[in-house]
Amino acid sequence: MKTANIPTSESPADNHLLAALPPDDYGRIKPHLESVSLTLGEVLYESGDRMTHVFFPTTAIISLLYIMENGNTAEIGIAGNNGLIGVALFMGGNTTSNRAVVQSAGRAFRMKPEALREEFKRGGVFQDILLRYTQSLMTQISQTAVCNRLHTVEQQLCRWLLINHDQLPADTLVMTHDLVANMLGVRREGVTLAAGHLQDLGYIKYSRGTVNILDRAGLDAVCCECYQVVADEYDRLLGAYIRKNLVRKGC
Amino acid sequence: MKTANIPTSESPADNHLLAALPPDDYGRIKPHLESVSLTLGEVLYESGDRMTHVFFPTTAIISLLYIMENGNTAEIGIAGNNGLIGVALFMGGNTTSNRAVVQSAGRAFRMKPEALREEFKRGGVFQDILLRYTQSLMTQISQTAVCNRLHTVEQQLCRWLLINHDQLPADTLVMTHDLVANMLGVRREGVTLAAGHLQDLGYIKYSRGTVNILDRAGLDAVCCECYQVVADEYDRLLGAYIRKNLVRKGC
DNA sequence: TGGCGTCTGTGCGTTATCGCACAACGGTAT
DNA sequence: ATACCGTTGTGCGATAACGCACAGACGCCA
Repeated sequence: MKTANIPTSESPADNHLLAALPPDDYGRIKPHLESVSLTLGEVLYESGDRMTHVFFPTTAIISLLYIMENGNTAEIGIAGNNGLIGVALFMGGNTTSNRAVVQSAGRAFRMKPEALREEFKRGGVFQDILLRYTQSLMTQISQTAVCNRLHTVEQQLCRWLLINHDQLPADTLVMTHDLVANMLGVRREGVTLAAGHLQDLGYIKYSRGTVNILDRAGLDAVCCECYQVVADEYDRLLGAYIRKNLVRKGC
Repeated sequence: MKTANIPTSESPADNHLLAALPPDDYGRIKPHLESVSLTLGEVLYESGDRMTHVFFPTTAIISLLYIMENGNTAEIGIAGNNGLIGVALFMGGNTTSNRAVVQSAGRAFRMKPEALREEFKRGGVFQDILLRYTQSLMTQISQTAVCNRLHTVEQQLCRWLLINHDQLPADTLVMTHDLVANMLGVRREGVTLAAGHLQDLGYIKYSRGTVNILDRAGLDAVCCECYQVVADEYDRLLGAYIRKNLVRKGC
């Protein structure tokens, strides 16, 4: 079980993508990074907005939400310390059709579009990492599509819990059933039912807006394959970069 | 209503992305393009395969399918003459977790990965177009996720028909209910029911593996917003390129 | 300590889709 | 002409999720 381990000071290297950069690239990029604090529910950008920054989360978790015309919402992707928010800034669109909302409060580093694009155009490791991350995000979105079509609410809840747990230092998630329902695009009651079942099984324990993960293996067993597929693809695309760097730093 | 207008000879410019290239880029790329014929059901690459080419369809339509462990399938994206197949080749992964299967027989131009990457690295218009297309593909996949979650089989069928109709020269689609069911990730009977209803409404007419689109406006009315969102986003990202070029060519 | 607002539990009828089974139809081939 | 096979139509019961309504439980604040 993980234990809370909030660092007193924050480094860009707490974000896995930044940590994977070679010293040269890292040194060039670091001056352009600005540390910011993100609060629960904060909207980083709205559907159609011109983005002002790209964000590299360190302790925060950001959800990409799609909002239907009738107000219904569904999460299509998520990024924590293993990713970034704002791919449209280097992909060319400058805006996306999603809302990016802070799903777990914490910190992130942000970078201006001009600096990002300038570095992207160099065509080196930074570009490669950004593009590979984008591809892994596509896998995540694809898997969300498949999961929505073919799996039960309970399985999807497991997947959601596992993904979030991966990016948090401790075993406690701050979330109400209502919030999760909006993420998964299902009814609040459906989440209550599924969460109640997982609690009966002893895998989680929750109360009024906080959830404790008690048994990850249990959640894994209930969960559909979708969680692992996305995790594996991320590792395939970016694992080499990230591991090489950990070795270099002696971890 | 469209009428069949099969060209006797085929040009790379029949693919909108290639047509959008400036003369210089087009001239450099053209020698690397090889015209190929694709038959219904042909698999361009399998999940996990190392891709051998990128494909720019002209008259063919290609589906990106996800195959579950239990054999269930669901379409997560589609590309015809307005797109390409094989984004992983320039995004960095070289493989994807999808199967690409020919969904409507026709022709395409293919290009070897080395030539593609070399041109991509130049960082000019070609790169920009490929990245913008990739972003529009992400929108398409996102919308599939949302649509799977929130809309009825009938609405999704409409969306599927409209998307395919867009990329065909005539009003006739070759497809059985069973095939569509596999694409949408639903039961064959569900498709029969939905298609029967659309036929009762006079919007389509079908029989034993072919569907005629009789009333596009009708389909549009039944369809969810998802179709238009994706179309608009494609236009926003790539419309300027494509229109500028049409003007230049005097269309 | 009491009150209030938020979060969670639960019940009930409705709807969409599923899984299965089988009948009917229509080309194509022999 | 007939047999066959792929395609489509239809009818079940089962299940998952929906929409709504309201009760209970907890935590915070006055």
